[in-house]
Amino acid sequence: MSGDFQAPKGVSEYFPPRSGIFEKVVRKLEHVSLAANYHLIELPVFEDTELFTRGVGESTDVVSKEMYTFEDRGGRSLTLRPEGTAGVIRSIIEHGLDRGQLPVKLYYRGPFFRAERPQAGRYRQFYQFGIEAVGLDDPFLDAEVISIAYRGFSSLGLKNFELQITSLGDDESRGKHRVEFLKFLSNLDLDGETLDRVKKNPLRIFDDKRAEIQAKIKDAPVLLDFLTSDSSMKFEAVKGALEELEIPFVVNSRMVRGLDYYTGTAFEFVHKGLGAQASIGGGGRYDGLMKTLGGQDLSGIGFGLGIDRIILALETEGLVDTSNENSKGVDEYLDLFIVPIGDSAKLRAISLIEMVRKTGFVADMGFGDRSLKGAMKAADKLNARHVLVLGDAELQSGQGRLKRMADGNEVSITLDSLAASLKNAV
RNA sequence: GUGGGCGUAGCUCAGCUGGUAGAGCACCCGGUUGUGGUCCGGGAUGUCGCGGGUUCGAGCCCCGUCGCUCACCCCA
Repeated sequence: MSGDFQAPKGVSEYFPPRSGIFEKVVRKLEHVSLAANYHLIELPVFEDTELFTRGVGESTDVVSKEMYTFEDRGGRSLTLRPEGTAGVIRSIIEHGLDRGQLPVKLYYRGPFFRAERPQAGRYRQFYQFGIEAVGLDDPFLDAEVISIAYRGFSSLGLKNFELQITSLGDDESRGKHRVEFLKFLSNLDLDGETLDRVKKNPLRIFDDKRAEIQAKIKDAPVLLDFLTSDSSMKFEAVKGALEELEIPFVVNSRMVRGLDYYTGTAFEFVHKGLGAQASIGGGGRYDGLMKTLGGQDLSGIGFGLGIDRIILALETEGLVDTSNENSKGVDEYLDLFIVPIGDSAKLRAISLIEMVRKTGFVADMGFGDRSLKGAMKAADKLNARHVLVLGDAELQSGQGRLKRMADGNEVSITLDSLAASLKNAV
């Protein structure tokens, strides 16, 4: 480590060549979303604090202890967004996006913030890609949302993951279950900390990683068994649609979601190659959120995918070339690299380069005062497909030789028609 | 907030039971006049995280501190 400064604790940074993977992941996810008619919504990274306390739920860990909250100069309490859905819903309400055709289909991506203790795959600033379909309560829309995430993962080449789904039911389903569940828990001998958690959200106990706790709740009543017929039918419809789409899934009746607004369908994509933070994406339906935030009483469904974790997953599956730091071997390349000899050559080179770039080629040139050999080496490292050496002879004659790096062949070209020659060569 | 591991060149790391630092990769130059990938030769690079202590002497021991990392909690 060197220099006087270090990045703040727990943030991830992406620089070349790894940043290329980041771009690729985002592009693929955008592609599958656009293909399903979801469009970009770009939102602020900070919002009124109350948007999250009210929307996400004060009892959640996210809100109660993981928010980056600060006061602006006007004394307003603002918070760096810890998740994406609340902001999307806020914007929909604020701008009346829900007054036209429903559902409103949107996707977003960008940084999110949670003040947690960092860990493998868990960062204080992390990146998410998410979509929301708002305004209709249709189980087939649930299936569509899930399928988009699934297609996204598949198109990236991921294999070692599992889709888990469940239904959290409606208020009535949950009320009935809660009574039985609390009755069951009251017969258990639990420590204080665990009791606290149970008080906030009884279901959370399913997520406890301690074996002795898991043993105690082995026979606990499960929410799925308490679904009302309406909730149950919707859940069956979602499963049926997933089967129709040939998307494999497992029902996990003990799945727990960290945000309070979820109702009905809930799902999570779990990768098997990651550490303790195995979830690469998750989401679900939220019935009451929009109304809670002051909008119409409309239901919505969406997901959030962790880009950082997807990248980790890709790497553990060997889908990313991390063999060395230089850019050779990855799909980055230059169409042309010009090696100028002397300042007058540089002057000509810089305009030639620009001309070539305008026609859509990727081009670079040797800067500084490197030896010819050094510049050629640089061209090779940068994975240049063609190289043009530009010296006094070329400047005077207006002719040059375009070298194809793959086999060393050279063709004569005139400098003025460099772009055209390159087009022929490629 | 709690616990474990680790902090040595840009990167990955070595450094034996304490004697004032090394390797590989990367980087730069060169191997006869203007042409890369292999090979060969040469070169630069570190307040050994920071502060204190023990010692004739510490990268190696002790204390503190900061940071990183993994795990718990929780989540993407």
